[in-house]
Amino acid sequence: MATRRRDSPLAEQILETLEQQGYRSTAPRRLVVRAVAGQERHFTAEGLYGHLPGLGRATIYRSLKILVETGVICRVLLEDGRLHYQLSHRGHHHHLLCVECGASQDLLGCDIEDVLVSTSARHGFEISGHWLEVYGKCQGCAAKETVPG
Amino acid sequence: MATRRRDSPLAEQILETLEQQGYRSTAPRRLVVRAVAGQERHFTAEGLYGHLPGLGRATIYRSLKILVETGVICRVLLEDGRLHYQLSHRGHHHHLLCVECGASQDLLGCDIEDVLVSTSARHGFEISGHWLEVYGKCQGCAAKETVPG
DNA sequence: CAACATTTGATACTTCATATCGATTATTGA
DNA sequence: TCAATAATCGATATGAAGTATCAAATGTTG
Repeated sequence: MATRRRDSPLAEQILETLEQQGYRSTAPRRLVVRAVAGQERHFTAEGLYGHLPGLGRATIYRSLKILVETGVICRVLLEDGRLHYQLSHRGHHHHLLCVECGASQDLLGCDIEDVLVSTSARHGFEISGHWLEVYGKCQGCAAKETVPG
Repeated sequence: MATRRRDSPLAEQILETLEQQGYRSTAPRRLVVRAVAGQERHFTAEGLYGHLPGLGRATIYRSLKILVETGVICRVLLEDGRLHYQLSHRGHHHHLLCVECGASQDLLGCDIEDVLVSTSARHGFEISGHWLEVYGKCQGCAAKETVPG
């Protein structure tokens, strides 16, 4: 079979990661990975389920759980409290979520951690983790609002 | 009925707030408010439901929704993704959540907002809101870990 | 106290997610 | 190549969390 070229480089890379972690490369799993690798914004398990007929609901959820554990995707909290998923890029980072189009960027060059650690220390608090989501409008959507019609 | 003194000062204050907002003071609502006012840490709707026999599930959820809308309580995101409620203190603030005992403090003297706004502006992003939770150990629990037995 | 709008709660339903378990599939070694 | 075996799948049942419905009960007002 040599180097199969049906998957995107990203999908290939994810599948390799899974195999390295001891997960078998099964047909359903490849379908999920392919679908996930093609997601440009955040998505839901149910959404994937709807777009992958033939796959069982449990399989979708199990695959997503594996992908979260291996760090391939991460959960994002929407402003209304719902949890979605999205591809994760770097290790620990935060998201700028556009409430208009659902696009998300990583928040870079942000030394939140330092601020948190020092401030919390003053409260006698020993930080082990944190969760930060930022909501607003991306450049494109903000422009659309300013120049309507 | 003059000044009834069965409720805690906090409960009284919350009930007044609700009345000012045009909500009727009903027996079920008073029960919920009393229970909420007595919560020292974060809690769930289902938990309240279990502790308030005689009240319908819908009533609990409706009351909590009202309390969130009026700013009496706020939602907190736990590390595992579950949403709980807790009494809110100041206006907008963030929580230091102890993962051991569930206690929470407000994160004060923290100028996260400024950092976020300026960093996001560099991404061409227009912030409208954010959500930050910080997890770790409070002073008490950290001490217990250090000096076991 | 009568009229009326709000509120309640039993119930059904929705959504999201997990548990069960026999059938299927990938992998391994002979 | 093929059987053994362990992982995985998926139909289904179940569970958790929250909402919708609507007749009955309750509070408020004049």
